[in-house]
Amino acid sequence: MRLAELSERSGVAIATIKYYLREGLLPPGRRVSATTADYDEGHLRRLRLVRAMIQVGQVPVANVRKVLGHVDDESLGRTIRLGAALWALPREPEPADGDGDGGAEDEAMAAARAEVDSLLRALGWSTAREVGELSPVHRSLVAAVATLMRLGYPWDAALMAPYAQLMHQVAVRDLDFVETHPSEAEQVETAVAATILFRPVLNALHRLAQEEESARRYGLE
Amino acid sequence: MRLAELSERSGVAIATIKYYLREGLLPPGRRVSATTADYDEGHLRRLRLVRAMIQVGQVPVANVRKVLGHVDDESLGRTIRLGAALWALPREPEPADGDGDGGAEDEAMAAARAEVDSLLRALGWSTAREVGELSPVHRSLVAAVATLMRLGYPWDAALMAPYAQLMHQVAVRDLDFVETHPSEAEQVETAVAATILFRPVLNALHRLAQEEESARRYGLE
DNA sequence: CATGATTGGATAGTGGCACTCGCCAACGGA
DNA sequence: TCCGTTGGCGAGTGCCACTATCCAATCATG
Repeated sequence: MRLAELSERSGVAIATIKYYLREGLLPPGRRVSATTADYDEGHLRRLRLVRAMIQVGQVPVANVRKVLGHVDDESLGRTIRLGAALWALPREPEPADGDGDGGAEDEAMAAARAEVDSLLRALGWSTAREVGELSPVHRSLVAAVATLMRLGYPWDAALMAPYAQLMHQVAVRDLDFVETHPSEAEQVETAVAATILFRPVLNALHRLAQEEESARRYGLE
Repeated sequence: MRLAELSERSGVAIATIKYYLREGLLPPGRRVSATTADYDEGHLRRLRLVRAMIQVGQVPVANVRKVLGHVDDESLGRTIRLGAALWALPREPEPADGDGDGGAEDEAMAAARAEVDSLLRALGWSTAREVGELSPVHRSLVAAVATLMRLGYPWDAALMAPYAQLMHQVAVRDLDFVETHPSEAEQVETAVAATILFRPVLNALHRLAQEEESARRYGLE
């Protein structure tokens, strides 16, 4: 398959594919001659994954490169490899607020950290801490809770726990789905794709459920 | 409170506040003189809401303006007002893919629409259809499912239903939380803030739960 | 063999958008 | 009185995914 066909079948413009090749998001094709390279189904799959991350997941190009690096690293165990790949996903917005409340920043962060720790302890979840407590997911959770607190919403471990348990049920289903794929490489790729692609579905379902429940409670007054 | 103080207490740069005033995201202060205006706690709350939408929710400025228009529209019933506000939130990425698969685009969309309809019927949810089937949430759900299908993931109503039910449980808790606020205006504002701000928390909990479950199943091999 | 189209590669430019800078005339407190 | 500050406004900045253009080498065809 040549570049033009890859572009057609993926629906991605040639110039964009060239850009991805340059940025290392797509491995170069097998060189047939000085001016021709050959691409296969693997390239197509990879290209779709990249598009999913960038378009749907809004993952910055630099992070996509990191994620793919982990996906392709066969020297790692499944959990680690999967964790490493997802590790690199977040497009963290920005930690510091600058000239704002000054010390209040650290205050909210500290309180949030305490609540999150308390939550994890209550649930018996260990992951984040054992891996070094610096998991991006863990940190983004703390940051999100801190934001809530700064805006004056009381959001403690007791309130979070039921949400966490519900999300755990969701996670169980996620992994069940991933396990339907045979090879480990495919599982890792599926996990990344699913993490990216399920989120809009979940979010939409969430909002739809809110609308439904709101209509149930208040009608359409 | 003058501009400088509003800036200090909110942590938002003066130039940015001026920008929000210009864009109509923040109502003008009470004019004290030709060169001085007075801002109150309401401005501070509104400013925080705007920041939450833009920074955390990544809602484009134009949509923020629309949302606030609905939040401030006291002529609407609660459900409608809330729905209208949330209605304007999404930062829809882009519907069409352009030169891609051509007709396959509509094919995936049609299949996705069918699955979503089937799901809603199975659950007995009515909201989206009664309001006119054009709810942005409904459409974004269809779009998200279509994307999954295009990438080759089998994602039908049967698979979605349990997720939807879990998200409904989440929604019940959300509304319980919103109801702890007394006034309707505050409820609407809280609902918007919650919709924006809870998402990162939920997402982080989801990912954390995935890590936890993954570690439980596969250890740290 | 001639010749026009296509390829991979490289460089510079585009567009959108949330800000941010700099300037202005009009205050307002010491 | 007078200098620092205010609100307002137009133009500029930075970021970043993408795209337009050009180029020489090569392939496909008559």
